[in-house]
Formats: sequence, C-alpha cells, structure tokens
Amino acid sequence: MNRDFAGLLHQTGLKATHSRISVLEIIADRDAAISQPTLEKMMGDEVDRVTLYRILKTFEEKGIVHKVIDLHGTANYAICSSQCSVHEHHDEHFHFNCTNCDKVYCLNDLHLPAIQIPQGFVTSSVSLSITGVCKNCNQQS
Amino acid sequence: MNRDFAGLLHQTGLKATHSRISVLEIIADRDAAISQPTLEKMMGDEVDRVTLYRILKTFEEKGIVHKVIDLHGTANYAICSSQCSVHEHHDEHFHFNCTNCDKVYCLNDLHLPAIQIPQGFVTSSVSLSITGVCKNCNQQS
DNA sequence: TACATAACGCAATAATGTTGCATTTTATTA
DNA sequence: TAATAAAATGCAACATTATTGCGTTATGTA
Repeated sequence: MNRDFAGLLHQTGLKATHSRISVLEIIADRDAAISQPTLEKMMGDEVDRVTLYRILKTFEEKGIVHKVIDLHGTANYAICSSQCSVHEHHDEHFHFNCTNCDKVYCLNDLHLPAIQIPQGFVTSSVSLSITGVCKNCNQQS
Repeated sequence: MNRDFAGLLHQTGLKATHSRISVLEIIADRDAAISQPTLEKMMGDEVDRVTLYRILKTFEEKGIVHKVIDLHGTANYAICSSQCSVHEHHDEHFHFNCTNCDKVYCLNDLHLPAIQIPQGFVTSSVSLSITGVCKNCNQQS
C-alpha cells in the first residue's frame, strides 16, 4: 500500500491537510472498510464532524476511496484499488459483512460469471454482498 | 398476489388495522420495492410517521415484507415471496437499483452459482445488487 | 513573506429514527 | 350487542445523522 498520502492528494488536485491525511491513514490501516461512525469516533476532536463528511465526499468524488453501504444502511469507506480512477470506478464490488463485529471486508479477488438480467434493463455495476461471520469472530468463539 | 391482507395479518397473529392494510395495499401494488420516504409521502396524514416505522418493523419481523437497503442507504420494502417464513427468510436476494427513478426491483428468479469465499468465513446469506437503468426509464429516453 | 484559494470550524437547520405514555382500536366473549 | 383486555396508534419529546452558510484558518505558490 502506497503511504505517500500527501502525494496522492496532490495528484488529484487536493490540498494535503492534516485532517485528510489522518483520515487516509486510518482507512488504509484496516483490512476492512471502516464505517463513518467508527471513523468519527476515532478522529474524535481532531476533525470536526462536518469536515469529515466533506472529506469523505471529496475522496469519493475523486476516486480515492469508495463507499459501501452495509446491511444497516451505514456508509463504510475503503481505499480504492489502483483499478479505480476519477471517472471510472471498478464496476464490480464484492463485500463480506460480518454480523458479529460489523466489519465490511472487500473481496476484490472474486470473479462472478455473467448474470442474466431481464430484457430492457441496462447494467452499469454489480455488487455482491455476503453476510455471515468473519474469520476473526469465528476463531474467538 | 393474495389480496386478503386481513387474513394474512391474522395468520401471523397481528391485528388487521386500517393502517396496516393500507401499507400492505401500497406495497403490493408495486412492481418494485418501495422506499420508506415514498411510502411516508403516500400515506400522508393517514398514518403517523412513528406508526409507519413500527408497522414496517413488525412486518419485517413477522416475515410479511422484507427490507432492502438501496445504494443510498435508504430502506426499501417489498412483499415477501411465499418462500419466506417467520423464522427463515429466503437467503438469497437479488435486486436491481435504477439510478434514474430510484426504484428497486426484486429479481427473485435469478440463480447464482456457488461462490468461493475465503477460509474461515461463514456465509449466512448472499445479496446481489445490480445498478443501472430499468426498462421503464430506458423506454422513456 | 505575501497572496489567492481551498479547506476548515462553528452555528443553525433539516432530515431521519427512537422512546414513553395516554388514548383509541381491535378481537373476543359474555 | 355491550363489556373487556390487549394490541396498536398518535403525540410529544428527544436522539442521531446529515446538510448549508459563512467567517476564519491553512495550504501551496509566486
């Protein structure tokens, strides 16, 4: 994982502020997508809540992170793979939602066979979401 | 589609109130899942907002409707197929999200090949969500 | 170091979701 | 059909989540 967050921000025409770099550090340190509420708690007083909303929105627009809505309708964020760009995100997203710890794992290496959809419908992206219990939580019990 | 909503409610041990029947009528009349906000608007003054929340929650618990979270994190509701029961909902849900009209279509007839997930992860349900433009919206443009 | 602009923090407001409690409705049975 | 118990509703209050406007601060550049 590239750790030159300032460089990454500059590449996309964004200023490298402390807040933005902190957010990137937290997101990048995870093996799973992080929820907006969790992120908010972790940032604490370091960043205003409104600023966090704006940072995440900007990151998403610039293709730096991607947003995944979990089972409960909560937004989760993960660093985009290199395949994502500003204009074209990778169009297949696979995630695993753990019902125990609520983590969202990106399963980017999966590949799905072609899906037959009804006549007249046009697909732009496909998202597969698996619910269950993750490796960590299984081991603990 | 069974239209004996009072009977359906009695079967599950619920009282057949005007509000509940209205909600069922609206949901059943659709070819797609309906969002909570849309439902709220359609009910207008007929049902209190709090009551609507409670009705939907109860319906979901009893297996009368199922909830689908759409792209935006908004709850959408659709009548459960006969395969759903109180204790065991059908564990594969396939939906199509239209980015133009925001409707959510249930694609219940699709079948997915087995999915290989990483070691240690246990699957309880699978949900496939396709984003694009629906038949209606394609015809209009 | 000075400057223009982007980004931030704060306050206010909107939208969404939840809880407690008094009142009303429903289904039942006398 | 009237009386009754339990369930469901409506209202008020509150909690949480998300958005907007605007003055101030930080960033990158010349």
